[in-house]
Amino acid sequence: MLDDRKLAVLRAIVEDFVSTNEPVGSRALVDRHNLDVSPATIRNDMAVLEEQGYIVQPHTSAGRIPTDKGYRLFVDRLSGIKPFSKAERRAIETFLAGAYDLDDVVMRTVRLLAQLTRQVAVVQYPSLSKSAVRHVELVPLSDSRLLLVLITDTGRVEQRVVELPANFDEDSVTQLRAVLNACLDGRKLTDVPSVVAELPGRVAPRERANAAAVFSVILETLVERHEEKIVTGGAANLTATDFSRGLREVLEALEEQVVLMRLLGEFDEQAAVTVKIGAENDVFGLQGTSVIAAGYGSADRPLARLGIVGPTRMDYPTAMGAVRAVARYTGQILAES
Amino acid sequence: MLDDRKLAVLRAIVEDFVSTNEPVGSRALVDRHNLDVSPATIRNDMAVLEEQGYIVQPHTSAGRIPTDKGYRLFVDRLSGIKPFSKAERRAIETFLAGAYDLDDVVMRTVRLLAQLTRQVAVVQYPSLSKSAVRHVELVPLSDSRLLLVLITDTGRVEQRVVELPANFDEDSVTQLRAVLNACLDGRKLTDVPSVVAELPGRVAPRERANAAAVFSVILETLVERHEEKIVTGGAANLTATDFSRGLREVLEALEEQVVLMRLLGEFDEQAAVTVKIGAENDVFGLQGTSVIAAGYGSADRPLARLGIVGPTRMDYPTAMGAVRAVARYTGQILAES
DNA sequence: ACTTGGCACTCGGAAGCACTGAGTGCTAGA
DNA sequence: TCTAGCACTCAGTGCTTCCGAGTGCCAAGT
Repeated sequence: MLDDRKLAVLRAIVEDFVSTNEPVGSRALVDRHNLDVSPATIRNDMAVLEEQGYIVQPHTSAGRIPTDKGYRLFVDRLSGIKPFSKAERRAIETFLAGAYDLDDVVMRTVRLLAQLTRQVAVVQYPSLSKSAVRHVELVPLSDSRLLLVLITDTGRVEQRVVELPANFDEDSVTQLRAVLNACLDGRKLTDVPSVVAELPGRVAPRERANAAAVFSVILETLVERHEEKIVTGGAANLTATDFSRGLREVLEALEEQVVLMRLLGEFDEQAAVTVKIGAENDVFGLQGTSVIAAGYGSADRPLARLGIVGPTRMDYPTAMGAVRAVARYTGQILAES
Repeated sequence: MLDDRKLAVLRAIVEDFVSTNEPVGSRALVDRHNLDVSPATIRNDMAVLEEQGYIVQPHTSAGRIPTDKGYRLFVDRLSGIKPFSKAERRAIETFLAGAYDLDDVVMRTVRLLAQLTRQVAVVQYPSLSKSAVRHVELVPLSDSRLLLVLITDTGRVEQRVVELPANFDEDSVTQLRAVLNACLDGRKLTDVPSVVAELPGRVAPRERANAAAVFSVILETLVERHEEKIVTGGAANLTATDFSRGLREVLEALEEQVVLMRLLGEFDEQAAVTVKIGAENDVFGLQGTSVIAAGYGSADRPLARLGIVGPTRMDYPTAMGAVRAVARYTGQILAES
């Protein structure tokens, strides 16, 4: 259907348009790339490409620009992922290695990704459900209130206040803490609900009411409030592009955790770097953007996803390289701790 | 210098310009507000106001718009703070009351403020230095690493990994934990450094090396890493206005914690709602914006600041009302917990 | 001493118009 | 199947014209 030259033409159009942001015509094409045919020939090829929906012309007397479908073909068959140089990778590594806790790792990752790609970066915290309990702590706040702190092996800390139905004494808290840690330490968070279900039996009857309150808060923390935290950065980069449907819509979408969840949720956590182009993104407000995402974490233990959001007119090979590199090193850093 | 009518004219100009975003001329002015004088008279007044620097005309044949100085006079002498209705305050209160932990309170506050004012909201976390220690927890991570968790009475949780110079055993951790809690619980964070300085004497000699590592991390957490966290929201609202020096610059400034710190740092933590207009803000990138901020927390215990960032062309009375109301209720909610 | 009506003046923005040039589609020939 | 040539389209530019909102100023009125 599409011979080699037509593919080369498409590739050239994408590359030129990405770098100049102007519709590219047949003459400019033969000039800049050394296709040794005449503009007229290119025009014929272009006509075919347009008919098949890979390119369009914004108005009659203008050059062509790629469609979503055109970018898709480009990404799938015409370009690879541009690898990072050794020096660049070193820089990434040392920048991330300077972090001192999970929050800091995530923050640095976001900044780095935004800076490398000059797009909006989106990083999901290591998901709760993939982690295991490292420690549970109960801290008395007042006569009838406890602070429950749940620490996971990815370094994430969840805290909740527990309102107890009855007053408690120091001993019962110590006891409960011991029971919790004995039973929960090292357990996958996904296993916790079933473990907790069996706990009431291991508590003295008169403490059951209070213990039940604590248990239910634990379950809430894990299940009901299952929202995973997502951090964004580099929103200022959006101003470089003009979005068809308005910058506002995009900014609004990026501020909604729920939207971002939906967005990243559509990417496989295991998969390497994946691209969604324009309308392929059915998340409201971001249909005009492209998203490049990848899972991070070690192969046997995927943690979460990260990626970038930008205009469809994007330097895909480089951006994909950046996402892949950052995902690798972030995963690596987190595996070490 | 400026008689009553001239002030009335300035007020009218500000109000009209804020609502229409178009330079306001003498005729429109007499029409809309019932100043019972002729346009010519208004023109004379305007000439004086312009000479004094309260208003300017963008080009010769256009109406006038307020200058920073004009807005300043307006805020100081010509308008009050618009109070919120009972219903509105109720809505604020219930919205904030639904929060279940500190992070959630802050997040809700940001969202609320952004929504009420249709501007960018900026909220500073209750500052570490104003809080007291509620609990210190040490969690073993590996043979030579501990997780230090520091919980304050404002509900803030700080965590840091401590690399120990030597391996430790379970007992020594328990002991150290006990010492820490005995000495630090309830102490103001500002007092902690002096308390910690005396701690080494209370630790068994063979544990001193490890203990010292823990102590130094505590000090770092409080002093070196003294950065206070600031959260923003509602960036999408910026798209409604066009900034002279570019949206990008503003967005970039808002992403920099350091810049935001400087920004809020210029507002008195005790003071009620305060306004900085345009160039009065000397923080880079935000000279073209106005900032309205207020401290929150109870009178005897100020916690931190919150506010909004927007164009100089802003409905000051309403925005000030919103900031004041939100500051009050947020302070109230936090005082309760 | 202020206010007002009148009047000439300014200037941004819209509208109309011609021109240019990049780019196209088509057709006929190599 | 490619190429050369040609007529056509149309966005963008630059020019002019016109309109009207708005001003500043002056002389007369209160």
